[in-house]
Amino acid sequence: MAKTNHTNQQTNIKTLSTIQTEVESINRIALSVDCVIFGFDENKLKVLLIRSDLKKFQGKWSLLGDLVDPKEELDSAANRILKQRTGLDDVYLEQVKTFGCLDRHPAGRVVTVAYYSLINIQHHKLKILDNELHWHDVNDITELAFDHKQILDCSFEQLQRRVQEHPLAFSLLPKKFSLRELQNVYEAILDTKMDRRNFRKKFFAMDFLVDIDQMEQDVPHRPGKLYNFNYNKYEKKKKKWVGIDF
Amino acid sequence: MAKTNHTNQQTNIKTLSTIQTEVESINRIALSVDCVIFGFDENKLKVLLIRSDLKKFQGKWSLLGDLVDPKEELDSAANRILKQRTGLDDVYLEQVKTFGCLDRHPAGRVVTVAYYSLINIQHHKLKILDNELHWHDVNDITELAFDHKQILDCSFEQLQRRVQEHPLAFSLLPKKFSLRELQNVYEAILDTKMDRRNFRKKFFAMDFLVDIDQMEQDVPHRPGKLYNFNYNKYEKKKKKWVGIDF
DNA sequence: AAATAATGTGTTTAAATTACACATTAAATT
DNA sequence: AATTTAATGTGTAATTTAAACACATTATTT
Repeated sequence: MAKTNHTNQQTNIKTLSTIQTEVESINRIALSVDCVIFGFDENKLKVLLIRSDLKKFQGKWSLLGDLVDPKEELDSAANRILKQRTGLDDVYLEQVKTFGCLDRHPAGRVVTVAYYSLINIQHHKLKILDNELHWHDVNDITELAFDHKQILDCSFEQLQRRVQEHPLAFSLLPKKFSLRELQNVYEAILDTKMDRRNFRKKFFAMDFLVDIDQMEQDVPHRPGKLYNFNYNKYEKKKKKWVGIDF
Repeated sequence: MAKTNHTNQQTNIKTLSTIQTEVESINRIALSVDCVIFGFDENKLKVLLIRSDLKKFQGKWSLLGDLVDPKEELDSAANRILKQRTGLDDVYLEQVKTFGCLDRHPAGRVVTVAYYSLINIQHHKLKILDNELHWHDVNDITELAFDHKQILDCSFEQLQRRVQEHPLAFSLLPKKFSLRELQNVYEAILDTKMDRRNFRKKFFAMDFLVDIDQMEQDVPHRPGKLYNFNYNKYEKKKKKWVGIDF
């Protein structure tokens, strides 16, 4: 049974049969966690999906999830899933909502707590552990297994709201990024075009980007300056912006 | 065991011993729902609490909650609790977050889905079913049983965010209300003072308040006009305001 | 009849957001 | 090496939105 053991990446991934054992034909509720793992690549917002192992949903894609162990915190379960599937620790994670429809899982009553997470695909690229995993354009997804389309929609909407009030975009980018890349993240998430001058003005005014005195490499045009996000500077200043910008 | 039977208001309220039966000494997770029931009275935001029946929390107040039946939807469980405790149907309800700390319940692993609801205390006043229930000023609460203070804080913060983007305030008021009462609701929830002229200008511009051509009664001063909230007018116009006002 | 305590109403000022154009740079092409 | 290309980098004016502000009116109370 899965504990909060994050050291072994491939063990402890539950299968359908495990779930059926936990909930089969009984007056009981099983609890799971599902992770909506967002990434950013090719100027598109992506989500990491796996092929469903249920015959009912054969060929369909689904979110990454697992049952919660009775001795495991909810956040720990979400972190465990991320570690198992992407190899990444210290990922931005946020609980979205709990989904509990009676018929949402064919194996019985499984209530699931949805999380979304933001990861840097470049950082993750070399660590794909499972070739049934693939990144999909969020906007291209029309159908998923279980109620996972509903969970994805809800998570995406929450991301769209939150990204306008919290510095989440940086979690989708490498540590060093150009202002153009940053703007691309916002444009992809919010599905808008922004004015470059106003965008730069706004972020420089917030004063938590630090110019690291390096330029982009290997771009087929004039390279832009690279910046870091300074979380400490953000923390010190954010009170002023509550309800305003960030 | 409690079903989604809303007809009998006083039956089916689970006790600690029931909870212990469901989770005792076993490798299992129990699921509950806790309701943060907000009301508005004497120009203060209130929350409905009950005295805890656990000796560990003797004398402490707690939220209204119950275990979720395996055949019951989460929303239905929340509605059932509201019906049982207040006699009210058709109450504004919103899921807040799920709390699952390992040690949050002395009887074992109980994961709880928190909801908040908004009710009109005047409408509810004559229906108090349980004299262990009391309305408390939200701002006066320092400690609650279990992790209920944390749940209350989280729900209150969500209410503060949501009330600025959705027409929730009306759920706390009678069907007929004056603009002063409406402003008082916003001032209580957001803990601010607002300019009366700007407030009125804003709401009239949104054009979903209907003047019902009646005046306040029994007020010790010049009576104000009474209005209804027209949800249909709101629905038709809200697209324009997404990200602006409501 | 006078005093009280609230309602009801527009305009002016400040702040925030939006719109907008051209010189510069490095890479790619000829 | 010179030219073309495709992006970066920068400031100001116009518009929109939010904030500040005062006095006449009405019903109740004294």
